[in-house]
Amino acid sequence: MATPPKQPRALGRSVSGGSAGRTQTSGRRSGEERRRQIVAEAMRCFAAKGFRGTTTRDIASAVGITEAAIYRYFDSKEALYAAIIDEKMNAPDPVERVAAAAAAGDDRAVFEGLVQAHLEAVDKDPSFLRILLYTGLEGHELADSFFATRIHNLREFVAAYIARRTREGVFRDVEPHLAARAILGMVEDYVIARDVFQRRDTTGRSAREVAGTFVSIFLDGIRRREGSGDE
Amino acid sequence: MATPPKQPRALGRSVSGGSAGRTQTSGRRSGEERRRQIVAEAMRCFAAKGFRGTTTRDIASAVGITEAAIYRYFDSKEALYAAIIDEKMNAPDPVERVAAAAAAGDDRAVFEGLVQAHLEAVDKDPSFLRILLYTGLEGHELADSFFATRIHNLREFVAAYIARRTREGVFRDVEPHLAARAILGMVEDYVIARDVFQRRDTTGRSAREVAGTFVSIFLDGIRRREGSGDE
DNA sequence: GAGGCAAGTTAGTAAATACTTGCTTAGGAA
DNA sequence: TTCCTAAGCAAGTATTTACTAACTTGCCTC
Repeated sequence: MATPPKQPRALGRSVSGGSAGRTQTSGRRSGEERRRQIVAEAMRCFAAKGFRGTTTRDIASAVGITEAAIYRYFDSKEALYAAIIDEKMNAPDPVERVAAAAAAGDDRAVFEGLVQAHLEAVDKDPSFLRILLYTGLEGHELADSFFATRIHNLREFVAAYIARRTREGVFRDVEPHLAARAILGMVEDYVIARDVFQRRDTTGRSAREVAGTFVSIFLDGIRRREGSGDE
Repeated sequence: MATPPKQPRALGRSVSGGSAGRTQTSGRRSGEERRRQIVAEAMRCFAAKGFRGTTTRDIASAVGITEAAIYRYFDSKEALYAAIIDEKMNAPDPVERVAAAAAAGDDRAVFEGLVQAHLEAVDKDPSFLRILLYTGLEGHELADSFFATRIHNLREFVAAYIARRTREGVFRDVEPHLAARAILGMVEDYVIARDVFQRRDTTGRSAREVAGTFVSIFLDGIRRREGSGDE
């Protein structure tokens, strides 16, 4: 089939000048609004049951329309998935949040900032983690760019910071990538246990408690033994 | 229906020659042997594509038989999955491996033993981790017993050990369950990154290096600051 | 050999599933 | 009002999927 346009269908761009306030709660909606709604519901479905486990009917009925309507906005189920990954890419980068602390060499602020940023991100968007795991397991090609851009960058940032602090004589001589995995792994596994496997021992803890405990263990474990002052 | 057309089966292979040895590489097998073979192949398929993503046809052709033959051994796809989980339950318990070290209060031996046991288990059976994750994501009920019995026990064991060592004045006063998650999370996330997401920075490291680094960070991070002697 | 029977096959079925076709309707602009 | 068109729907199609029914064949024992 020769489908000319890639993502947008024959949408006539109803973004005409007058922004008629379309605040209906049911019935017809403007193209852009409906498109976003479909993406949002599909996100939830894919997070709950994975790409293979989610049917187009699931998504349609979650939105409250028919399957055929979905295909007015997306060429295929794959294309819809791609749109979701695309949207996930726009999440705020945790690295920026701790850039200042990193420049100042404030270890505790750097690592607590990163850990809390991750905990908050998962709290704010519970579907994120599940989609990430499903994507990795199902070997979705679309995911490669996602991993390369965001997650890999984060690990490289942490590894580089650790390497620098080791050079500065503050941290012990550890392999930076392994040490980066250590602290990131603590929090990653914690959220997986909490949000994917719903383990009891992870519920009811504040982000502050979790971040504080993990970072304390990590920093005490990686710092040289001498001043022991908090930098 | 009239007698269906039957082409002479070329299944005989060259096994027919000479000896009536029971060492066929294809063709009929005894029930138990075939059953185990089905479980083994199904394990690989489920690990690769999950329960939902694996078809009975996938499994049958991996074994080299037809779908119908599978149903001679298992009532349903569910039952086959249950048999796999059941088999996974028979893996050696890492807790036993470090029981002696735990009794002696040899912290390093306890944690390095646990970490190495986990790394080795995943090396030995790569499908284990993927099935575990799929099972959690897909919300398989059969998994509950698995988690409850094995993984939960491991975490409780570690938490109890940490609590005891804190009481003995060796470890700092940390929340035992969170601290247990810290060390177990490091290694769990590490193997997920390595075997599920196939990250480059995790390949080519020995179990000894990984265990040594993680345990050093953890133990230095959780021990009290004073004698600094080992034990 | 004869024959029982477990192991296996062929050829289905009904339900799902991704996606299509062609028609209907809402609702703004003229 | 009268059109036009995007938004939506009903009803399909072709394929896949878990599972079944009925038949066949090789192995083992007598």
